[in-house]
Amino acid sequence: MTEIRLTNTLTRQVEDLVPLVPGQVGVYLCGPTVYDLAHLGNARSAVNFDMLHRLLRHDFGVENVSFVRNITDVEDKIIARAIETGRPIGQLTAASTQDYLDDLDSLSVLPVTNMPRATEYIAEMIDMITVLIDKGHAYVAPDGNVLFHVPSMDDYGQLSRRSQDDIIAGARVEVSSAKKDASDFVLWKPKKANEPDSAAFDSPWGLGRPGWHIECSAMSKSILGDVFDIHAGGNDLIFPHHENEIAQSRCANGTAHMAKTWLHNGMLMVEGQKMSKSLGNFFTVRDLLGQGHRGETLRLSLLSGHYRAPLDFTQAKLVEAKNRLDSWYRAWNGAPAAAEVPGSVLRAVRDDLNTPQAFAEIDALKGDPAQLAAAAQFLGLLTHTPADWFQGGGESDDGLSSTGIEALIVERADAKKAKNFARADEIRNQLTEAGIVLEDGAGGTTWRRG
RNA sequence: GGUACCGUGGCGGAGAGGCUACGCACCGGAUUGCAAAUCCGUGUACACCGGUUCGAAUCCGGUCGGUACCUCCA
Repeated sequence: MTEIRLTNTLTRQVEDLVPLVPGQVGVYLCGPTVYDLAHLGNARSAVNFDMLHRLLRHDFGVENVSFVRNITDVEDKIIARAIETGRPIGQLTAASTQDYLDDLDSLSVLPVTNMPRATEYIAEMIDMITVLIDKGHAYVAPDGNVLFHVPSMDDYGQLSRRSQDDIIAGARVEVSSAKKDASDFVLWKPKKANEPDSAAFDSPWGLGRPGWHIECSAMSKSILGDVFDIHAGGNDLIFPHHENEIAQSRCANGTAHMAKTWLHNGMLMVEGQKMSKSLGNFFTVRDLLGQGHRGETLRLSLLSGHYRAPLDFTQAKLVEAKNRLDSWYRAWNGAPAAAEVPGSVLRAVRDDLNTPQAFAEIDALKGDPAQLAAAAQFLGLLTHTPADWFQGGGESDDGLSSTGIEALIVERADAKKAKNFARADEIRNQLTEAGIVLEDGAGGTTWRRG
């Protein structure tokens, strides 16, 4: 019924999507750690995979898609931020989660079917760790950490294509004497004295909290099962996060796979460098919205390159995105959308989420407003009315209200009728300086905020 | 050092053995009191060097350059 092709990181091949259960599809997307506002790189991942979500809903039907995106609400940085600001952890994570959801909403990212929080799945994580210990894949180290023993798994490293020698040769790792092997990683870590009780949970190994990787293994198992269709995230998660998730899940569940297809988006760049928290060169979605950019403009910018390629984010890109949207809004002009998404656009998106190609197909539909609207709205664009798009938006710094602008337009029309072009031009110039563009059309004068 | 990815016209960006997208910008024309918008027209680009082929930007080999990952990161 549908031909969706996706690049699978596990095989490095473009493959047809064949769901494990015919007609149904399950997706797990790694969500944010909530302690601060989302930066544009977080937004990119959410927006890229929102396209996948929309496509799956279209092709399989809303009720046949489980799209899970977790919230990591227990983690070292959260604890650090809570201590630093004196805020209770629960309050910090709840507020950050809401900020994140608000940002995604402004980018027209659809709500997901499940949004599990790590703290709600502690029992499942403990169960999984217990199984791993029982099966000999994990051990309690002398310092109290519970560690996954990487050499206990024969084919560790398939996703990132690393041999264990490579990993050890990496040597950025500080080798703890408590580890049996340098590549072993934490499943459960004991609570430290200076850490608040609210960040600690009871377990067979004493008070503590889960390691980073185990939460995704436990939550995906609980919601989607031992093996599921698609696991997605940023390509900086391939190693170690996803590699370790695979190790935990496969060893605990005794399966050949965790997810069949692994999807990874490329990094967002700024000035040719990866935008990341560690480099401190990031800006948030809020920053850009605060500068007066519409969420829709950001969305189109984020989808203007292929999801797997790096995307260099620039002001010029935002201008291009805005101009392209302007031209679509003009061509559309509010006509009812066609019932079906145009095939050319569907084909592009089904072909490994080729959104740049989809945009080109939409450009070709500018002569057909109904098709244009159906296509663009499928991509989460053209979500405003044209009037709101051109005339709404923040009451800008031009100090002119809509009624004030319209009064000037009437005055200018009278001046034109009286052939007083000097006065007419004076009004046009005044409005131009205020950022208002007038367009004299067949049906009278319209205006928009430039 | 290891593991991947990538080099396309002024810029962005698809494509992927022959039919040379698309957008932005620029330039010319139509239209307009002036504009804006719109329409028409103008661009033979695929890092470099070899090879395979009737034919290569697309396949193969090498060179150069860039980026990411190698236990904080989407």
